[in-house]
Amino acid sequence: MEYKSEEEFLAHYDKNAYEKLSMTTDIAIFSVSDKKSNNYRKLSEKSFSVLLVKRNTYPFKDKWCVPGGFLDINLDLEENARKILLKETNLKDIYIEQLYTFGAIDRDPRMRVVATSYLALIDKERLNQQVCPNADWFDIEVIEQGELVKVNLSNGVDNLSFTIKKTLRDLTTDRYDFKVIENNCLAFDHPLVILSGIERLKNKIEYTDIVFNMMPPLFTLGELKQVYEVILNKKLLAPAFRRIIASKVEKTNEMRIDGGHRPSVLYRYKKRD
Amino acid sequence: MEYKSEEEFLAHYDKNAYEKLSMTTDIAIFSVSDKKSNNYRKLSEKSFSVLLVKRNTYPFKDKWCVPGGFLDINLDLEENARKILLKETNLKDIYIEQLYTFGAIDRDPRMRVVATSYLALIDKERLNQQVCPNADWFDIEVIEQGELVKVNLSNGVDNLSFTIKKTLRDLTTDRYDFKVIENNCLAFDHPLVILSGIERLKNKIEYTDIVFNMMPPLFTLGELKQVYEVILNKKLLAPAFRRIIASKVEKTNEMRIDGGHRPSVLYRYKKRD
DNA sequence: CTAATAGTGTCTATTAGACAGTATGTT
DNA sequence: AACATACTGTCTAATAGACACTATTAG
Repeated sequence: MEYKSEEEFLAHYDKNAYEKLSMTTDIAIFSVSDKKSNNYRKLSEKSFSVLLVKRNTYPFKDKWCVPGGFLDINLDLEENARKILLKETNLKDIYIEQLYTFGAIDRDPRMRVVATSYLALIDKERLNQQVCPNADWFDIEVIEQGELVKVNLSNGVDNLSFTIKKTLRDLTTDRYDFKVIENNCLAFDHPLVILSGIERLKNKIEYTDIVFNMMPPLFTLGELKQVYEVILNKKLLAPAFRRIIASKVEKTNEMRIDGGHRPSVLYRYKKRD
Repeated sequence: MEYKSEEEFLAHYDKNAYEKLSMTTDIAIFSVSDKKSNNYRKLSEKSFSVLLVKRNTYPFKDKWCVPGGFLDINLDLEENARKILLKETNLKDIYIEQLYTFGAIDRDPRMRVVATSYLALIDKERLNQQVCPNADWFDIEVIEQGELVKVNLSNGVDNLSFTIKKTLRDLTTDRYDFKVIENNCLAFDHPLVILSGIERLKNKIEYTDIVFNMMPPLFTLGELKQVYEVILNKKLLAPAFRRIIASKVEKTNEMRIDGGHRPSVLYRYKKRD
């Protein structure tokens, strides 16, 4: 059939010419927490955590997953992700960026579902309300052994863990294929979403100011260094760290006194020019 | 209704509980071309080009677009992109990476369509067959004027151009919102796909070996420098360039003699250890 | 010889890593 | 005093930018 105009074509278009599918938006939300110290001199250690929700319906009933939900056909992808975030965390206006779209044909046992995942960051201290009752923060521990990456997640009660095999996709770039080798307790392909988020954050912390989305308004350079260390999963040297970070922060007049040692100056994020 | 098991739940699941939608995979394929020189001494200049297809059906009949097509519900996203690429370029086993998923609600006039875009790179000289008759390579010229980016595309006959306004999304990272200000001749939101591809390539050329996916097996350092210059859209200093590239390439015994000047050594890509 | 590109050497300024050393609080 | 963290200074090695200089070819 020949159409004379775009309008005529659209009026006759068969919207079911191709088989349709469902989409979801899933959000890996990260934050940092304090592990209380028992030594009055020692600083509380930082840990890096992800928000998980316990599923109370099939499929994957009683497993944990990152917050997510089906795409409302009248919402933009990111709007949909923000709506879900608001529902799960009572928080809006937080940092969010698109991470990756997962489209393996069997990633959902119900039917074909493509998931666009997002990375979100918050400063947990700014959370005025508690997260939903079926949601909880899990501390993250990443252990790399050659090609295998083991991730342990703990909220103090449940201990989840998964292992992913990373194989180099091509020799010209830094891309990897992820394959879930072992996974207890996490629904869908969410180990992939979480690890992708961790790696994105690890990369971006080196060349952007993304870390300040997880920091409270005032912080010490020691705290900031701890956050870098826990995300990069390695120790940094203090003088080098202070040099590198110097252009991104500015001193305030306030100090933090927190134990048997010299007080530290509180800094705030200095936006770039 | 309460289910006793995952199997029972799945057997009763209503696959149309949420309104479904269509997806496409769209591919921005880049390569480099030679612009023939008329001076026997001068080297041929390189240009950076993108493969476009002229649409012969509604919607956007007679407009150009990047190769793309609806997602086959039985194919993985990337497999679908590769299938389309094979159809449009007769080429397989080329470099491809996921770029971004565009999900604005009105991006397709027919209905709600979410598009996952891919970046692909080829060495045009290795193209054994011609691309499809309704496809053609367009040289890219990018002009940045403050917040505005103007892109001119030319295949020697058609001159397409679009302008995009880039506004910083947040102060902590390097992310921008893209808004199409002016667009003649390009279908859908493909100006966004093309500019996203250009920017991804521009970033990755600096810290990966991605450029070698566009190079022939043997090349001179002058040619390689030209490719960097045309993608980064700025001139580089030869000694610094040679120093930086030295670890990525290795000399061969062959030389290129191409005009009234000293012959140059041919190099090949040296894979990283 | 000339024009054009290929390729090397070197000076300088900046930056990253390592680590020594000083400062200041609580118990 | 002892300890823990805050903060500064400095040496060195590696790197990036700028540019002068030499090499080699066709016409």
